[in-house]
Amino acid sequence: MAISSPSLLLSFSHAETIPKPSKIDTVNPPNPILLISRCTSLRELMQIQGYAIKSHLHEDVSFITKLINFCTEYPTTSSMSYARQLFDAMPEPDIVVFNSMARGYSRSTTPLEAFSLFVEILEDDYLLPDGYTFPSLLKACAAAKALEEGRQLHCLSMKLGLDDNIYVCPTLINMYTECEDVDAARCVFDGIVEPCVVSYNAMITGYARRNRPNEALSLFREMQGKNLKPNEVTLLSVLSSCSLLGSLDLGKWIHEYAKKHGFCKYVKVITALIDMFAKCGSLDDAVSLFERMRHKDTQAWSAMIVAYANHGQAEKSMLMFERMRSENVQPDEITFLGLLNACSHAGLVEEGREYFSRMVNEYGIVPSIKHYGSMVDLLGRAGHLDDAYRFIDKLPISPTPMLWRILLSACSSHNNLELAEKVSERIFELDDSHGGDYVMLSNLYARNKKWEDVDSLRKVMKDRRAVKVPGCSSIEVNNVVHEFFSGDGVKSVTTKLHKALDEMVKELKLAGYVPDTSIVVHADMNDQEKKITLRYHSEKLAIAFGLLNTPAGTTIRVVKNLRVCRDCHNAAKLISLIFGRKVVLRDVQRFHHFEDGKCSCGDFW
DNA sequence: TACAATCCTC
Repeated sequence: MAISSPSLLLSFSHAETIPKPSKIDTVNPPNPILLISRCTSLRELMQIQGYAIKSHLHEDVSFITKLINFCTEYPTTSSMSYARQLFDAMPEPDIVVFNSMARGYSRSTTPLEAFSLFVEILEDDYLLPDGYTFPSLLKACAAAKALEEGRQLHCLSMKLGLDDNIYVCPTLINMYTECEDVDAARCVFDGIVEPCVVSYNAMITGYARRNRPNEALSLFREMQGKNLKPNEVTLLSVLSSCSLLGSLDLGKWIHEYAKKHGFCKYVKVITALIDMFAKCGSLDDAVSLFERMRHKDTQAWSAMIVAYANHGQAEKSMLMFERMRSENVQPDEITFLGLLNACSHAGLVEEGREYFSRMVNEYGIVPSIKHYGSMVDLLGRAGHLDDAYRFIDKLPISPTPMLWRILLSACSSHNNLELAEKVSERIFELDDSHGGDYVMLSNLYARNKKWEDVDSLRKVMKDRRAVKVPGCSSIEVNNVVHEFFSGDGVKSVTTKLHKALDEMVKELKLAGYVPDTSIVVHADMNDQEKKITLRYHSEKLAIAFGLLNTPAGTTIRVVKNLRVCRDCHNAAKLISLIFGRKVVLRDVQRFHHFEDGKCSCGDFW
């Protein structure tokens, strides 16, 4: 268990301020309440409790409350279990001390203990929850993603007339969005007569965290219409929405807004701006902001390491890490996630393994499922498929569908049908509703000309009602984000765009482009139909739209929700050459910079 | 004693 309390880490420097039990002046014993304020570790706190017995304070409610507060401020497993002992020993704990316990649990690794303890005290029927009780308990539910418990608290807060408390409202919204019930959150928000900035922030953040950036931005506009002043928290969520959308124009506007209203003094805002610029494809802007930062914290360094990783510049990610270390900034789990991603995007298997082991052994960071995901990607993408399979099998935690999915995608890159079938089985045992898995496997069957398997898999997919997420690419032109869905070109695309698309494909063919129909799986389509399907891939629609609607020579920035397809990747390389345009394409896992007929990924993806 | 909080496996 990692020590999360800075005060606990300082325990040596102030240790003399708490007298050793043998040195206690029994005539004039030290005042234990004063000692708590000087206390720097749990061990010292326990000593103080020992003196208290001598001065008959050990049953004093305000004294015990102070002890408990100390433990719950930076909760660890041991401090919480000590606090619980103290709490259970109190003959009549009041709601204030319960609130302190709840606050501690909500920030600990066992948040739902707060709820269980709450149910106990309700059954005893002697404590009445107040406006301080609900925020802690709701936060605990949010941390544990416990929707049912959260709903019960919501009902109770209504019964007690506390649901419109200015502190309870935002936490209710946050609890619902963290438990993935965004509509319920919106209901709470809509019920507020005059929402304050914090409630707006809670709702905007909720939308951003649940991947609904358009709704987040529309609330942000609504808020400005009402003349409510955004604060730095608002900007963080709005910037994260820009990042999700790849909306560089809006992001730049927020940057100007931040400069004008003095928000650039917040390290978090600058970090969010760095992330936004990087995710919107403008790595140069991210770098220049970063280099101008006076105080760079762990998060800022990590954001930059992640940025370089996503843009395929592994060397720079690693260099950032060295600089970070030389400036004595401690890396955290996100830093290592960035480094692992950098290595996996560049095929640096040994370096990646090395970082993983340093993270665990040198920095004592417990790997999370995301680190494991990165490792599987690192091994799999580089073609060490069996290693990756064994890696998953040997994990100390049970693998998630996502973990197998990453391996499946590596099997597909390396055309290993045998392992892909085995991996698919493992996925379907856990989750058979994800259409992308069937598509990937059936693509592999198609590449190996196993048409019967393609057909039967399609049937299985249909029977299980698995839905495929449609490919969607977007491009921002003059502050408006335009979305294109694969295949819907025939219906919804304007005549003008059709012409531009025709023109683009014609030029491509002159330059030697041959549509790669092998990646279209439908066995019942003829070659011509396959070519038409390829032509209406969302990436091509968005790029054609960009060619049509942006000035010659400017960079075309496209964001795609899935991985870029091989045929579109080939086409984009040629487009950058023929039309003299840089194309920056962000797909679900990384950036591709196309220039002069080449891609920054070096075709390794 | 309290509310919202950037960077995070595809």
